[in-house]
Amino acid sequence: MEKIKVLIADDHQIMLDGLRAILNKDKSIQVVGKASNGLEALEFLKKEVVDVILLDLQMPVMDGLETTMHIKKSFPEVKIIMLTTNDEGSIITSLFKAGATGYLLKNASKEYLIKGIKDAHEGKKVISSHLTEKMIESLTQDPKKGNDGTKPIITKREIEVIKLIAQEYTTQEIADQLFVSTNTVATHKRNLFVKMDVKNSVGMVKKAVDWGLI
Amino acid sequence: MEKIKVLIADDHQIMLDGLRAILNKDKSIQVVGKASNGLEALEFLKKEVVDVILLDLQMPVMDGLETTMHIKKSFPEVKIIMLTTNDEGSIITSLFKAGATGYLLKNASKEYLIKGIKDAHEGKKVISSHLTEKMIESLTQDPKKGNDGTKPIITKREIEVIKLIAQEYTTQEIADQLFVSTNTVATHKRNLFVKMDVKNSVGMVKKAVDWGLI
DNA sequence: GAAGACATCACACAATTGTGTGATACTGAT
DNA sequence: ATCAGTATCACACAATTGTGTGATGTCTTC
Repeated sequence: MEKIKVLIADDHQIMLDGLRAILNKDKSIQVVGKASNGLEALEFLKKEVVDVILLDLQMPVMDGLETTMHIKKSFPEVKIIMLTTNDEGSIITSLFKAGATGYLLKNASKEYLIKGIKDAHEGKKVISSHLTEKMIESLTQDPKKGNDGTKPIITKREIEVIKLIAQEYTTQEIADQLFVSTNTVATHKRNLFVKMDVKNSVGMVKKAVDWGLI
Repeated sequence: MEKIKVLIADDHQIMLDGLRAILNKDKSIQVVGKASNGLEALEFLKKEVVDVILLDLQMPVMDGLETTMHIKKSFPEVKIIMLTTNDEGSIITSLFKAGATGYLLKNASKEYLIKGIKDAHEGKKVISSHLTEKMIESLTQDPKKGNDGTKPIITKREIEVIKLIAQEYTTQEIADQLFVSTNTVATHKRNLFVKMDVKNSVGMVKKAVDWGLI
């Protein structure tokens, strides 16, 4: 029988080593490569055939969501399982829309993970049981609230603003650094509050961290 | 030769499985148990002999710092290696003061981890090379700034306040929920800003998350 | 029983944030 | 060529946050 070729992408070396050690024990799975961010994963796909990719949601350089979109564009046949510590319900829908096949929490068991890889390889959708509930919750939310459970598109400029806010800069200081007026920064913040469905900067920064934006 | 008895404590099942798989490959190391939080780790120590404990810093129920203090009190001979994704320099000093033997980032390699366990068992201090720099930095900081690199003591009441701020409540709303005046809440915030060496609520919440406080 | 940490509150004021409303200009996609 | 999205800015005003200063009662701990 042909083994399932798996690529692992995670920015933590120990996680990479650990996952490889777990998966290599299963006869039907073969770990063919490792990557420490989304960009490396894409590079690897250009050179070698992969069936399933395990992708960490929180990664520097290119995060899980962005990587998923790129992979699905260039390699639509590859199955993607997102691995995360984050149980933010609101991002799940975005991931599946982007083309992810599965979404597993890192506190899943190794058996569940292996089963997930096999299921994904057969084309089945995979999701942590803890998350099913959250997902349904986010789908059945009041649509008037503007939160349809989808992670909104945050522009590059907006990310710049969020990062500076997270570094405790005031609106004035941010305006100076970006060479724009305070009104502009205030407008960016205002737009972000609506997009991200938060009430203030604290909530915004917290959610941005949860989403792996900064 | 007697094997080094290792206990692993991490709230992520996959991390536990992965670490066990990595460590079991080394002939001189034996994983004798697993725990998914600090409390479980302590319970385990009461029943079995352990040489080295790998402790995740971020855990629910009882975090790494608190667990370290408890372990050192009851089982001073056990070596503790802290594992973390967090490279906040300011917490390292606290950990060593509490009695930790090592502090490794999760993006260390498996070789480094195994060497770390062996070194710790021999009584050597272990630290990620990435962190040495940060630690020295935090030690040589201007003491006038009130930041001596030690994580300050945050009281229960203050934690309550931080949690509510992180949930986007205003000072008024927090005061109502805690049945105190807004002045009191303002004072708590003011004290926290100084203790945690931050400029505003955004910085405070971010650092609280980094420190595993909330 | 004095010292120190904790939690509570007051009052005033400056600084900053957040909101409402409207406008201009550029860009890329249909 | 039009439209949607992005980025920019203005002005005004309300709300909230942050700061300076000082005070009181309680509870450990030494």
